[in-house]
Amino acid sequence: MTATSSKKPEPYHHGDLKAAVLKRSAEIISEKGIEALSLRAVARDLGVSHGAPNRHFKSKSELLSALVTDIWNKMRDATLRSAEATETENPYVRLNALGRGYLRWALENKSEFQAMSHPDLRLYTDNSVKDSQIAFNDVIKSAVQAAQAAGRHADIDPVLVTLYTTSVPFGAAMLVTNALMRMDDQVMD
Amino acid sequence: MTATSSKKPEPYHHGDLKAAVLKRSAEIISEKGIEALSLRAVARDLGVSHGAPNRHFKSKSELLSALVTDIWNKMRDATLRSAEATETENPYVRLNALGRGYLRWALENKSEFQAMSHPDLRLYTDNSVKDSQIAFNDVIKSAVQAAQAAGRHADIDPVLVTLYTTSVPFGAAMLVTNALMRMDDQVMD
DNA sequence: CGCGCATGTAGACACTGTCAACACTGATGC
DNA sequence: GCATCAGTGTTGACAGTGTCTACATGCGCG
Repeated sequence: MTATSSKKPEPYHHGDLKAAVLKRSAEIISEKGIEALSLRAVARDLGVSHGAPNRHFKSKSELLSALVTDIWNKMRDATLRSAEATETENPYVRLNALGRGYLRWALENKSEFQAMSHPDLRLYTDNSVKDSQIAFNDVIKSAVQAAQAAGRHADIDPVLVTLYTTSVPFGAAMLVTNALMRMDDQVMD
Repeated sequence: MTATSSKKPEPYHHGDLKAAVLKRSAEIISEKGIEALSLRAVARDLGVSHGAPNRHFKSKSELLSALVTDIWNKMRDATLRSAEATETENPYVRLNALGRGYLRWALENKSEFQAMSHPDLRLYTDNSVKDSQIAFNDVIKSAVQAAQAAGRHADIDPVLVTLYTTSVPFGAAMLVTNALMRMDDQVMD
């Protein structure tokens, strides 16, 4: 494992640096928060030169984009799973489970959840983040429409109902993770 | 006004640099977003040396803190004003107006709204941000409690109802400003 | 086998936040 | 009136960052 091993003379090519960068970056976000992520630090951690990650990510924003896309997808999966776990077709129950699953995931992955709204994401215009966001939204939307078909707010624009429905757990998650992370910081003092 | 004027030989002391830094920073956030804010750029804009702002703000996070505190206060004022504008004591109407005022302010001040959740805020632990956040929350809470006294969700924990009530406009504002700012970026291309 | 291209390295650049040493200024106390 | 001194602004330095370019390496395809 160590760099001093004679059997492993630190091969010139890493093998799968792109995946390694993504993995280490995700760890850093999870452990120290998005504000502690730096390309050079990741390179150091991986025992690779500071320029190496640039071969795989043209800019830091592109790396951020990839990470956040992945986070959206994970969140979608977790949310969907909690709907499946109800083992019912009842749209009200499923919709409720979606919201609870969403909120639970956010609370269990505070740093990742906060990373999703990092300002630097606006510096890199790529559709991957938007697409994963849309894919997530589609999950909510179809659950909302199922509930509408069963009579809930049946006469209101589905887009509006979806926005409203998403806002509740999203806003709650934002407010609560913010408060919790501030508390954690104070405990550190 | 210009530096070449013979009457104003660029006085050594600025006069009220602290206020000027806050003002210019707020402008930058509003115009280019929080991600474009840098201490040195602000100093340049004000025609002052790069170290000068440090006399008034020990760190960038402290400046950020001051700015965000101000934003929370402005948002509280705007929210309160829209409740007053209803000119009624009906708690339901007032609560509804609060939510609408909140959302409207966020949509009219997208950059400021987004700045409130900047990750670097966690690097500087000061109570000013938290206090202004609590002051804001108190406005919502008292409106919620008035509505509870009138019968709405009377039997539920006020803290929970307040959280839920705040989450709706907050989440909607987050989701919508995010989407709108992404669209704006694309228009720029 | 040899070549080309993807990948990694090394150095440079401009920029950032932060700090310490110095300069200027206005107010205070004598 | 004058020295002092704290407050404010300047200058230069430092470490750290993202990004670019020129160069090194080695894998895979012809």
